[in-house]
Amino acid sequence: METSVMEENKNITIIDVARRAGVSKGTVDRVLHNRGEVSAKSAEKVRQAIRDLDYEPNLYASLLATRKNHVIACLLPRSVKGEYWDKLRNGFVQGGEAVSNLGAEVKIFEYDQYDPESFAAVCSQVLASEPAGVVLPPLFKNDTLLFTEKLHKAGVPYVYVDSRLEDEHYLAYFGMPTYRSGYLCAYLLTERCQDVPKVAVIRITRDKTRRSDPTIDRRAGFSDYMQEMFPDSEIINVFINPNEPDEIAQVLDVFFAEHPDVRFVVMFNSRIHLVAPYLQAHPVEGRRVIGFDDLDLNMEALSSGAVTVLIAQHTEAQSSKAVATLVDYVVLHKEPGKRDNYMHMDILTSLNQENY
Amino acid sequence: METSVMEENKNITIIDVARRAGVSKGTVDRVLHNRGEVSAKSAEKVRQAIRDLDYEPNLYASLLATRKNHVIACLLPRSVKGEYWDKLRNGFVQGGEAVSNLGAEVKIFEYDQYDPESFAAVCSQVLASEPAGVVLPPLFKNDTLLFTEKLHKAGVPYVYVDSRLEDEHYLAYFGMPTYRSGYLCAYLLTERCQDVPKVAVIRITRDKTRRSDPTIDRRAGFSDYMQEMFPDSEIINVFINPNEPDEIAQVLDVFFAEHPDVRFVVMFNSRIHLVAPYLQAHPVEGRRVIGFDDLDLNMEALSSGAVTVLIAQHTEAQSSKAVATLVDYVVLHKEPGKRDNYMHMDILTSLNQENY
DNA sequence: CTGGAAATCGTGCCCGTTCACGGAAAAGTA
DNA sequence: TACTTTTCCGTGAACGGGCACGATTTCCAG
Repeated sequence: METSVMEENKNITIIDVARRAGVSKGTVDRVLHNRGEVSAKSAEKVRQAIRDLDYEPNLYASLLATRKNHVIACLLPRSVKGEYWDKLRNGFVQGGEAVSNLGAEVKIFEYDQYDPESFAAVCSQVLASEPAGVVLPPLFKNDTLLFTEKLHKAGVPYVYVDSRLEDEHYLAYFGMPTYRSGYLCAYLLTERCQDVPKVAVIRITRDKTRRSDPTIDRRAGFSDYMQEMFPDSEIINVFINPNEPDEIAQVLDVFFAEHPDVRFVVMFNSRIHLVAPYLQAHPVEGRRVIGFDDLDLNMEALSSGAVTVLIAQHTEAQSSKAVATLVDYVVLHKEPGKRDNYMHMDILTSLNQENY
Repeated sequence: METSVMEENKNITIIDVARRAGVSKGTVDRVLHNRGEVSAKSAEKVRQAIRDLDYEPNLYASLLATRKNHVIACLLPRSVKGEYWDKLRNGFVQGGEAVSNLGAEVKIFEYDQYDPESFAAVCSQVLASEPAGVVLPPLFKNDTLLFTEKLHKAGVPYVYVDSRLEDEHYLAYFGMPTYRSGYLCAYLLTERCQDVPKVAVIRITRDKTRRSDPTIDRRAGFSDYMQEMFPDSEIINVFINPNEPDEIAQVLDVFFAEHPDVRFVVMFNSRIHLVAPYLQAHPVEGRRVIGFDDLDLNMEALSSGAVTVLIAQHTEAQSSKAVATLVDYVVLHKEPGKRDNYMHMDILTSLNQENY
């Protein structure tokens, strides 16, 4: 009828432990935070006493006594408001607020996503600031590995978001299963499609630097699904120069004039909103348009009907969880539940985009 | 390049305030918790000093000093493992764990969902236990109103989950927009449907007590959509006795024999898993089956292909957020951001059900 | 003006940890 | 043995706020 959640209040203090181990609380404290200056013998007695009494330190007392502020450094590319990285940034800030009463603080370090140098510069800044933990999306693979190696040596835990490298020491990862998101995209696009689908893949991208790029996996997932289900389907890439936004309408005009029967449109990055105005201005019965990520502009495109479906992952949740996990680890010494956390892929339509 | 999130560490203690107000910290403490025994004059001086210094009490110190445990009472119907109410219950427990280091504790009170008496009995238990806050789904309207009125008089804040009554004093509400979920369901069911859809609505329900029932709104949303989009559509109710589980197959056999052209199947409560085995055993090309809620059994039905889409709302998130909000309010004195929190409706398919 | 009740307020201990400081014991040196 | 250097460990003062207790002041009747 009535159940209690939470261990009964143990009144076991550090002094009880000390008494049982026949030492003073100072000594107990030293072994608790293994900062040496304790003989092996009494260290063992203390550990035994802790085990015997099932002692766990009082969080408040501890937090009160060490009024140290753990700072969590969050690195990410500078970005325009409303863009993907900006959402991620918001998540960092939110996460920071959520844990602010645990004596943790979030510091955000931004760099130029097209300039590895600026990333490296920021990295040394972060190292110099001696953070309690670091969160970052591994944009530049090599530079990131160099950086995280240093972090590891300095004993600073770090968490990947967005995508993930395969090094050994990261504490956790939060992100989307990119391959599967492409697969899902193809399914949603072609579900109940009667004939052989023709798909336009719109590609607006800067010339690639040597960055890790999640859209590659996504594209692969998409292709694989299409291969499996519609071997005869046609997938046509439409390239648009990002530096010439006016070009968009022209290119699409040309394309759809040539391919009037293309009913399926996708984009694998978060920029579907760039083509939304054109699509809305040129409506086609039965056309399906799918994009990624819950940017504000994308959400608008969704509610306006220009976009049919958005595959999203609660960008903010991703980064705020990363911060929370790190803080839990650093101040509460709580190991993360899972190391690799693949976020759920949300399917957004105009009818369920509210309250997202 | 570098931004700090969080106000700088204010070292202003209660003593600073006391000094500035020309009183002792005891007095400051009294006005802080307005527990009287302070003259109007010095109370005002203290308040002024607090404002001047922008003082806010140190959470840890406070928590350490009062090792009182705020208990949050969570009421809900007893239920089988894996059922809807059990998920809600899990959310309560999770929420309790999440805030356990804020000196809060969750106590769960269960009653018989078909017996208002048992609910009333539990209510008085809760009242007697003098909780710091209460979370409950308002199953029995009248009894709930009676109860919450008493809570309000006793100064105990309460939060609704699942559904909501229109009384004045609830602190917050967390739940699904039921009408819209029915609307969404109809959309997902009939999207890209070429001809006039015929829908089987399967209804397995106990004889109704005077409970508030979210499936009514859901049904309404569904009907409205169908009316709008397919005025000629046919919606056929299929009633099944919940007390005769073996009956399910028979009834469905009869039904589908009579209506071989029905391709659309929905259920508005969380029990779609009950018919999943039958549907899987009798596959039909192009059939679409939609159910509600992320019960484990429903998820299995989804991955097996018996169910096409599940409309869910992260049941656990709903209840754990309710707990978190209440605790924030009670121990941190933080007002809830929004009063009515409609949870996002998640669209689950076999391809995105993982990591949910 | 006085005694006593009531209103108001200050003091001091407590909560459980952290950590600097310095003392005692052990080990090393001459 | 005596003296120095390490190693180890105990002590006690914070940390900031809650609250019991009792002291002081105010108020009012007699």
